Amino acid sequence: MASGKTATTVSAVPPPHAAIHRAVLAIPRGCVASYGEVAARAGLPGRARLVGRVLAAAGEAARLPWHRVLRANGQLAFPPDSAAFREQKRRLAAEGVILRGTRVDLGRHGWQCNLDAELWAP
DNA sequence: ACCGTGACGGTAT
DNA sequence: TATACCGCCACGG
Repeated sequence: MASGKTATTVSAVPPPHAAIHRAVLAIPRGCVASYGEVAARAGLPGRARLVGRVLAAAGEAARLPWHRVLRANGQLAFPPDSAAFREQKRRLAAEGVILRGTRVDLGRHGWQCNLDAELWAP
């Protein structure tokens, strides 16, 4: 580092948001994943909150399947009376993911649910 | 620089 | 199953 710039160690870690985008894109259609799962899969264990921030910052223009990301307990992360909540619920329903009460059945729609469906299918 | 907030999560009660 | 607590950390005031 010739110039007196802040060294920052040459190898710098890959931008967190990039890995997160990749992890979200990897969630199969009709399936869901928790913020924590996405974080872990992005190589950022324990950074669930960051996933939320990144998704919010990404916005619609990013074309990410953000609706497939929910809380670890199966609930949507938005207030039930918010527009965002309704939109997410609508998008999930369009993929066959329905809310059982206030939450999604993770056992049925969890990560890689398509594989499970294949095992159970006739 | 301190502090509250939040698209969260794991554990204990 | 539901609450309570605490850890986490980027941001904004």
